[in-house]
Amino acid sequence: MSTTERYNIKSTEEKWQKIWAEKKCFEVTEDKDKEKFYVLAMLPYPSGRIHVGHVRNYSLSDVVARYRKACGYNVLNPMGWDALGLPAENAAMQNNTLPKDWTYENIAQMKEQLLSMGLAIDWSREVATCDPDYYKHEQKMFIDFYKKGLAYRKESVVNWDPVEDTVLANEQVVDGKGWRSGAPVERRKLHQWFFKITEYADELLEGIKTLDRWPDKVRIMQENWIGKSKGVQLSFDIKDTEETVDVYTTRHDTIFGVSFIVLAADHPLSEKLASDKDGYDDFIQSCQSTGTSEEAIEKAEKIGFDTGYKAINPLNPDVEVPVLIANYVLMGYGTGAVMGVPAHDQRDFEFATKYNLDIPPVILPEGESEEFFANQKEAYSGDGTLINSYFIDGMNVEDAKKAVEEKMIEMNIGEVKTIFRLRDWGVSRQRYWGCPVPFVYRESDGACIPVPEDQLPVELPEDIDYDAPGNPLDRHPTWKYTTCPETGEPAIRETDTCDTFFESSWYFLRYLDPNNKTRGFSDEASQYWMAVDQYIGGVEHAVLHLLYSRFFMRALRDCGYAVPDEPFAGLFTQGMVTHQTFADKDGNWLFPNQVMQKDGKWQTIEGGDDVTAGAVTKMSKSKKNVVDPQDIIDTYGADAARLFILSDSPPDRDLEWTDAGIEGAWRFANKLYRITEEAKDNLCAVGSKQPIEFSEKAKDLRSHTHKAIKGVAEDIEAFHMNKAVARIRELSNALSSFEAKDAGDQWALREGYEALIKLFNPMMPHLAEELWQSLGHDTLLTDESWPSYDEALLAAESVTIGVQVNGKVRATILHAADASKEEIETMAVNDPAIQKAIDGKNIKKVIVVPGRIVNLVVA
RNA sequence: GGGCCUGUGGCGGAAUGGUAGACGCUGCGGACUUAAAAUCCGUUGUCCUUAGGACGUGGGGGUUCAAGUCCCCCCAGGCCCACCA
Repeated sequence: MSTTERYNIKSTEEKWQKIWAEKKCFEVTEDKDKEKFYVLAMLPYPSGRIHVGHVRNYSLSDVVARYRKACGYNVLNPMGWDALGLPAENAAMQNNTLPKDWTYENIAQMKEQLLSMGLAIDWSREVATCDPDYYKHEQKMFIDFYKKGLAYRKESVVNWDPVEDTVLANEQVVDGKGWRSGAPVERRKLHQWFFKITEYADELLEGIKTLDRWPDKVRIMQENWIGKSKGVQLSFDIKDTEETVDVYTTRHDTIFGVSFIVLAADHPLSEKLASDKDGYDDFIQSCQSTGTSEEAIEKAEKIGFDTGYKAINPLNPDVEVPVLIANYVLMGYGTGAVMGVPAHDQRDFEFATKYNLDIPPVILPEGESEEFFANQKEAYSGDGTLINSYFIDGMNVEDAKKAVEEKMIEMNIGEVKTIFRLRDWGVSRQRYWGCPVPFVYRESDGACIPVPEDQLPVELPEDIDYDAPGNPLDRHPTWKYTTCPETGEPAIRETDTCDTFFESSWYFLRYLDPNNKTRGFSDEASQYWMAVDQYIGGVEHAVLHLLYSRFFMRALRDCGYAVPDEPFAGLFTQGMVTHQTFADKDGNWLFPNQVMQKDGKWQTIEGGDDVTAGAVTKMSKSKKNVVDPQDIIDTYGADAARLFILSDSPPDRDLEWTDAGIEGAWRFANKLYRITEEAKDNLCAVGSKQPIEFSEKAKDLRSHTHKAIKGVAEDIEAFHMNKAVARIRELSNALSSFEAKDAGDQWALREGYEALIKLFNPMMPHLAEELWQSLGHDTLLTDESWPSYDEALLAAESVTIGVQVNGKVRATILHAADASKEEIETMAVNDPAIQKAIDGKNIKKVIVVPGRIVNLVVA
């Protein structure tokens, strides 16, 4: 084929993008007569260039958007920019620019790239979170939360990232290191703003049950993160003092197995009881120095320090047990003190063994005698019968718990308590490029006063310098000096900015009403569009972003906003995009476009040096195993890039990017163009009226077509895009090998091609639009509806099934679709191959499932 | 340590309990071409010399006329959480 006949990607894709934009094809308004469908892709951070992960994400959301639009929904598919955050500041420091300028330049670049993908996005609703008109509204929400008691300020020990000079949320500390910088986190005491997410712990947990269109793994991760546990809190008196210590346990059945009490190193009582003891300071220091790296946690030796005091078992005052301080008890969970039951808790067991503490058993596993504990090597944490436990002897674990609870309440020494692992969300960040926390502190009395609504937004100053470490807002010469809105006295602005998860917790609401100057969104828009019907993004946000957003809806609701409890009715988490890694002989990473394969061996393109092809891993800049989607789009076109990324792997699994894969997709795009052009004489000869008679093969083709229509829709709805693509390929194979002989054939062929084009439109919209036009239509395919299928045409007139003898397939037979069981059985038994397989033996049983299988049981 | 997920050809992956390997990539053979590219046709799970068989979905048991699919026990890999009392 000459090049002039080949599908011209670039001009065609640009042409249709322009037409879609001019005709505002994807701009939507609240249309009460139409059912809405809100498709949302996680908004990108404007790093400067899109990466393949973005392409995957937005290809998926685009398929959903275009499919739902074709199905008649009023589809909202917006896009915006998660534009606040640290990288802009780092870039500003390095390049001596302003974070704002850097960010907006990146947005412009990335928008151009996204436009070249041909996405069905309503760009009129574009939002950038760094726009004061955006963060103005969240400052209002912050104040609403404050007035409702959902935002508060307290001095607390924080996770301090020494590299980024900022506070990190617990969720942002991974293995004791900052999630982004990787630096070991330090502990500092600061005044911090918090959101009371714990207020909603139970509701957030319960809400998970309603999220039936979320992946199970995300729901489980959220459940674990919230970490509800039921237990009791009870008090131990400390002998010879006025002090008592509260412990929390879920195993109160083992109360008579307590042989010591352990306090966290930073428990207030630890200092009170032991600070005057020799070695205390050293001990505390060694507690704080361990437990940062992953390895340290793995191997962390349990270390303890004896306070010398004794605690009295509240249910058995005759028993006194030592009170120790140990590094394995966490101040942040429960009460920061635990009762040591070494016989039945592995951590306590290790600790007791090391420090020679008693290990009294109180639960006997079923079928064992007390001999079981004679040479105990590890704690027994299973069920069994209570022993050595006074009034609960002989009970099982569950009954014993109940009995202890009752007794405890009766004696007024404890209470049944449910606790959560979840902590309040610390939102303060000591950074410049974030949403300013809208409060001032009056100098005269330090009163914390919200900035009045008519003075919002509190805007970031633009004349900042990065010459010193720390927060540029804090050392700005004028910005923070203001007056108290109530008294007019001198006041200091809060110089903390918000965690950037704040912006992403509600951006999907801003899309609904982006031009609303007075509120972040109107109740009417929210009531029409919310909740998001299909949210799509990476699984790395399974806990943080998704949990914060869920919290936000409830907090907003309680502040009088009209929002649903659950923001995202449907969630899909896509897999990562991976690529093979390459390294030269010195172990330096090489980009894929620096290497080539020759005679089965990898070598550098320049120089032909040996290259080691390594593992296939997530694309990352540090390993250089990245491809630039823009190069791909420029070379092969957006349609081919989109098709490849949708076709090779199930979307929830990892996808390996390969050159062969993208070339295959590109070939298929060209093939679709070519076969349509080649069939055009037949396609354009068709009249508007459906012929009465069809040849057998035309009927067969129509069956193919209608099956494909049904199947592709089902696959798209189930996010099986790879299967949808396979069906489209099958249909195209059937069409391209079809020879039209009469008018009926031509009609069936045209029906097939039109369906084909509509079916691949969600994946390859430019090509689809081009071919639609080339078939003589003067409408936009984008405005066309999804083809419908005829149930009667789905079933072929005859069907080939396997015939088994004793479960092994020995032959296949072709039977009419409406054949009776008896007819099928006769056919099967009389088949020569079956006769041979039966070999004269008796047929004991015959199973006939028409359209499926025949199985003859012989002996 | 806990939780979740995944194991199917050379590769990515298909299979409401019913002909395992759809669809594609790669490879091989052929057509077209002076040649190449592109394209098209055929072929491609393994083994047995073929007709035709045997084997085959990580391993071992079980249920069933029939198991990749359901049940039990192992093994391997991945992800998440993790001294959470």
